[in-house]
Amino acid sequence: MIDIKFVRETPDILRAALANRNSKGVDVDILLDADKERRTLVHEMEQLRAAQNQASLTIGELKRGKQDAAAAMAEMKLVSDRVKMLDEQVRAVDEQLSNLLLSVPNLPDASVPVGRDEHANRIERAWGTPRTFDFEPRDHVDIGERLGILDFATGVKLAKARFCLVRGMGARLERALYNFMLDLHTGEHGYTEILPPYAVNSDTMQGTGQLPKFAEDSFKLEGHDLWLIPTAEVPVTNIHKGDILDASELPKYFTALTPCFRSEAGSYGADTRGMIRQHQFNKVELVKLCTPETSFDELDKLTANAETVLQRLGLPYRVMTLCTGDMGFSAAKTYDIEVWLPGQGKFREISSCSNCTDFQARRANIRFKRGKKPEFVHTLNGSGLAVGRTAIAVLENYQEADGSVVIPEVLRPYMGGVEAIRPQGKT
RNA sequence: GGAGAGGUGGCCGAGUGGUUGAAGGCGGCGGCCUCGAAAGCCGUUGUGCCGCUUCGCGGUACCGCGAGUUCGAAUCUCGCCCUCUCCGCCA
Repeated sequence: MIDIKFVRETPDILRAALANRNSKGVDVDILLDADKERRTLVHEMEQLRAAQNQASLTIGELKRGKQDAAAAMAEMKLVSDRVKMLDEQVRAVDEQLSNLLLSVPNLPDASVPVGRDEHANRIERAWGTPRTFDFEPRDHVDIGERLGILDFATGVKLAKARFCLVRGMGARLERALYNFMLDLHTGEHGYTEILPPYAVNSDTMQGTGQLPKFAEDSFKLEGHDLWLIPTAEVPVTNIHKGDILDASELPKYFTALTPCFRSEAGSYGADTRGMIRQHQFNKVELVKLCTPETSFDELDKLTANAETVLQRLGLPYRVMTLCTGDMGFSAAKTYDIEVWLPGQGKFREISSCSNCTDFQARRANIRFKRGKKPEFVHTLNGSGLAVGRTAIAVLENYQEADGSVVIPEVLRPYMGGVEAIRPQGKT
């Protein structure tokens, strides 16, 4: 949520930022009008309340002195009615204002390239050299089905399209990957491991920005005020919802492995083949709460933490800075990490690391105190990494001509020493 | 899911319609005392919003959440949520 005072004082900056984000749906003038009306109503109401409180004392004294208070009470009845009316109006305008504010995206940081869509994203750096194959590399669907570890048909039978079943060494590979990631982030990068609820209430969803605007992207549990989490960012960032932390507690680093559930509404026809875009996938998430002046440094460090996973796995990647038009709703700045997938001949997103500045902190009311006044923390999140996509990257980058897949060195201790996944019947 | 009890400030705990933002205690902070510390004593101690002559002042709201009764609600009524105990069920 953006600060209403910011809207009030610098509406033109907001207008420009919204135009860059392709957010033409937000009408700043309506926001300003609602704010003005609210303040007028609140002012009148509070003056009447003050009179009411004053009169109440007098009436109390009269009654204690056994004197007649009927006249004062009759007079106050009128004031009371007027207050009730104003209160209703304030409530209505409050609701309108908060709905408007909740639908305004975060403001892009000045360092973010301006642009309409992904074509304006900026390549920040690249790591590793894509391997040259002396055979035509297959994509993960071919590799996985030949090895008998990816079973898309059974996923559809049990649930529906965009669900899949992973078997045997494939399941073991995912388990190895996320254990490796969690060990790295907790052991070397200083994150505290969290095992959060996989379903959260609407208030929590609103805190990180999934609600009210993007309800159709998530799965709601029928008959309950509960949503399957689309990312661990939601429960983990909200751990301190409503809290005032002591400045000495910051920064806080959390990591969590969870399944992520996404309805993928609006992505019909995109990435229908394979495991790239599923309704359910595992992800190791990194979340930070920190002071405002450190958040961009923390973003760089968080992104580096995610990159380390790919480096240790020997997977080539590049880092992109998303442009204003391509960023998510809550982010002020986002780096996407894209891993090289030889089966597709493309870089594909495997991590998205964002500084949400005070945007989520305002919604979730997460503050810290170092002076007299509490201040909003800055929140950050990033994938470290999407586990399913990492498995895809391993399959495609480490495939051999005979259809087997070599296990990267760092994963072997997590795979019981297995050095390669080989087709059935071969050793 | 059923029955009962309960939800008050950082914590404990008073308070059943009228100077109660809320007694008392603990903790925290500041001071006195002390060579220093403890003890003791004194003072202080939340958050949001609105306004102003904005290192502060004034107003208003907040006693689980939401509605209602009343001139006036922490206190009364209704709905919801949560916690605890017992029963049922269950990994």
